Amino acid sequence: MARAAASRVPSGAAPLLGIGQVLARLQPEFPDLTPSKLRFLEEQGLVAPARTPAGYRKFASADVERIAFVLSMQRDHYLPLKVIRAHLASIDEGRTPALPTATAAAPAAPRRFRREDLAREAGASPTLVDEAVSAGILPPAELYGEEALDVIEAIAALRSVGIEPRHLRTVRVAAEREAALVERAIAPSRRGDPADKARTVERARELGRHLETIHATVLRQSIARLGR
Amino acid sequence: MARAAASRVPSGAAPLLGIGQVLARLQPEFPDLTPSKLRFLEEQGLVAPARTPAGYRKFASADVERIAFVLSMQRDHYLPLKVIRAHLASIDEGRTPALPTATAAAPAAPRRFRREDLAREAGASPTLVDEAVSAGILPPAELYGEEALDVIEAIAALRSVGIEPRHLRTVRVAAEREAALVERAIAPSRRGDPADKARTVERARELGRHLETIHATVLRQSIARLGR
DNA sequence: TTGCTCCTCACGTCACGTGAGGTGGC
DNA sequence: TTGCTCCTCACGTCACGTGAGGTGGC
Repeated sequence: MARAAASRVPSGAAPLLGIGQVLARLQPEFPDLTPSKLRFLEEQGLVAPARTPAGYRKFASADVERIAFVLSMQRDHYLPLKVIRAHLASIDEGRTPALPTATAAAPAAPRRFRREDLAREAGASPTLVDEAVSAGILPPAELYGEEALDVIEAIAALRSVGIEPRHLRTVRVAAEREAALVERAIAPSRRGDPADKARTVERARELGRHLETIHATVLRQSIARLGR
Repeated sequence: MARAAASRVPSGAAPLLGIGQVLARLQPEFPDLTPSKLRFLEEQGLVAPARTPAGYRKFASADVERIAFVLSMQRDHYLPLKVIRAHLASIDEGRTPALPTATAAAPAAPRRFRREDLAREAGASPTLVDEAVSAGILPPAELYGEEALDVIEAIAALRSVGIEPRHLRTVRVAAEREAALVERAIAPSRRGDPADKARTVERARELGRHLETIHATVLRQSIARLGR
């Protein structure tokens, strides 16, 4: 079967699309796609549409999917075309190139903060960190990461309008309840070898992101209603 | 008083920074800042640092803030330098140029979805939309926006692992409780003219974002603990 | 005097956009 | 025959990066 489909004339007469039709299909998801960009992607070897005898580009649906893949790699992972091309090439050769290692391009050593650093960077007092810890929003720790800095900045901003750390216990409880939902969902697949486990952890994170989406949307809707 | 500080020698001997020191200060927040980029920003008229007699650039803290502003406009709003420069120029002239109209550069007509479109785009059945509505996660409506699509996709993914829409009531309740916190915080400033009101709405959104930050961080921490 | 920081200037690059001048398909 | 779609090719642009060759400050 290998390389059997060398001549790309689909038996079922799948519709080959002109450049304008490809544009129409992809622009809902990628609004700033242009004909210029499509030609550029071909020139750079990222797609190879068929041509009519007169030279008109004809895109098969596999080409369109390939383009969509390239565009989402650019949009979601900021990968340069060179990297995307290499990735596609190794897929074409039948390999499965692990992850395109999202963001792995720029490692950018993570910063670590002690309690006092955290407070200083956030322009807050160290006791605010303590309050965050006793409200269960931050874990007690020697060193914190960047997320903790975001959290302390957020807490400081909220306090300045009268929302105290202790009022935020409810936020913590809600988030932990959501984590419990995730826990129950992944429970059946928790035994198994390390590779299974890694996959389970990744799945748990993904479920968490979905819950964040829902939570954030409801919150925004509720807040929008306040304005009326 | 106008234009009184023409010669920029600060009385308190504020520290003027060399280009390398500016880099060191800003790189934690903007890791891909380079000397090349700082020179470029000057060349384009976005900052105008002082110079030593020998030509070394000397940045005052106001310059550093200005640079940070430019960089965050690029990062957070994808504004081209031309627009940022115009914005800064009008600030310099004493005007307050409304919003820098985040994202206003690319209007990208928002998509609208009916119940069926929403379901189809998310690869789900229309009854899932109904369930989301009766769980209070989406409001009943004729037309939904992109956020609703994200929500339906999230709900569909969660269902596939056994988390049903009705389990998500708790998410909704939590988000509404957070909205109530915001409501109380902004209550004192809710009377007043339309301009006041617009500012209050913007403040409410900002408080909402802080709560989202805290919620999301706690959730991620809790989920990370599941892996151990 | 030795490093190290900083300088300018010319040129390169990445990801396209623009426009001229022309041809193909129903 | 008339539009409309599509083509190539040359050049422009935006936001920088690179490197050569040189000077300043402790």
